[in-house]
Amino acid sequence: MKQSQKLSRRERDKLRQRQEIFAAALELFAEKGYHNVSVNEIAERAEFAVGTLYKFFDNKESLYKSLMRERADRVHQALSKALEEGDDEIEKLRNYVRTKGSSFKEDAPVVRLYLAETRGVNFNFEDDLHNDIRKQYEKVQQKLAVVFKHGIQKKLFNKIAEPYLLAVTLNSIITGFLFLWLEQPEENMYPENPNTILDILFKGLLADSPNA
Amino acid sequence: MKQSQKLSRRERDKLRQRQEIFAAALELFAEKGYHNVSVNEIAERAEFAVGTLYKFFDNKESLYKSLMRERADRVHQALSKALEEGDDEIEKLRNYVRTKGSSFKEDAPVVRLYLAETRGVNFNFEDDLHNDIRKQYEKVQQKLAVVFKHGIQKKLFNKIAEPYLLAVTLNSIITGFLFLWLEQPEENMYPENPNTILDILFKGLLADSPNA
DNA sequence: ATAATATATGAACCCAGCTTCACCGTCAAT
DNA sequence: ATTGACGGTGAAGCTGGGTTCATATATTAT
Repeated sequence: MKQSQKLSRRERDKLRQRQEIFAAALELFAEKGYHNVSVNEIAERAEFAVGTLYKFFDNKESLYKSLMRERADRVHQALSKALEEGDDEIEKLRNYVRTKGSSFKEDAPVVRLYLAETRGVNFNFEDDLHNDIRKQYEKVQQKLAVVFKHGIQKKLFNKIAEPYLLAVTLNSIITGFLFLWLEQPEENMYPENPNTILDILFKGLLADSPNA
Repeated sequence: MKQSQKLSRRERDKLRQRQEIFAAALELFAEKGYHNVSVNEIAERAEFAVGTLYKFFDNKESLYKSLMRERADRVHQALSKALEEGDDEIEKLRNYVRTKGSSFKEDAPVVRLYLAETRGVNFNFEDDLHNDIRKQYEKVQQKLAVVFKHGIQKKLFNKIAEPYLLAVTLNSIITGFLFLWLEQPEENMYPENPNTILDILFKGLLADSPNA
């Protein structure tokens, strides 16, 4: 084999083509969702004939799966690494937050797909429904933000972040816990006592002995 | 009209049937996702003929939309109300957390659909891909939990919750912020500085003057 | 140059599944 | 009993789109 150095010209070409197909498919999937993208569309965007795609993948589903697996690998790898670097735990957490942010921002299309899988996405219906629900949801979130705002004004709460961001935070935590419960209702129940969740917000994680 | 008291027998029947169709559809959608449920299936589950469904709804999409709108309304209404009740802000937040939990637990199928819309869903492919990704994700989350555990052991962190729950929390917050960014990259950027996010965990929200 | 082989093409095929509609069965009114 | 109206039925039609494969083109070997 002429693999002495690496790959034959043919093989490299094939690999590059594969990547091109992935890129095209990713754009489309991220934009419109798996079911709203046709194989013909992907082929067109990738500048191949449909038949060619089937030289690379058994079928649409397998194309999608390969794509997702490859990308998810990368992200998870980066996250694991981030947690291994840094001297103390605080530094590790900083790394993690930064990495998760940047590795996602780097290519937004993957974000959408990634979140679609781990936390979901709008499989869009030209979206009037979706927008309506979002709007309702947003209204509730605004009200929640007001509660935080008042709490801060009354000096009941410390202003550790903008009220709206606190609202986003609380909703995120609740959603996270609900997911836990959804996946394994027995093991992780959604806490009966709201304080279990609220304490995470209320109490500071950082031991203040070093600070105070 | 004999609406003197309410609805005619006919009308009540129709309404009940409509609800039955909704119930059947909801089960299936929640279980398998919109695209993997056929109208025939819904009809079968609801014990009607397909044709009958089309007496109630223009088409599949409209059935889905009506269903979603109705349910989402309920949830949002309940949440808004929760925020209005309670004397102080702490009480309001408790109400909110409790309501979001219980109104969702009440019927798990809606949860899945609701989260599908606000935060996404697994449109499942008999799920080997999904499971793999979840497993990877879970591994990272475990590593993150270890960081919290060590931090607590070193007394760097207060044990405000179990390490694993802290990991879930941090991931949830990050995801929440990423969503914000995804929706409107200009207005809400994902914080450059990881401390913006971490401070929410690190610093206590509750002003401790009243306690200490 | 020519043959042999590998690769790309896209029109045609085929089917899942949404939708329609001609036909029942039921019940109330006559 | 007969009629009419109305709700329910499900086989058949139709279509979007995933998949195939006979053909065309490019590449390599002789």
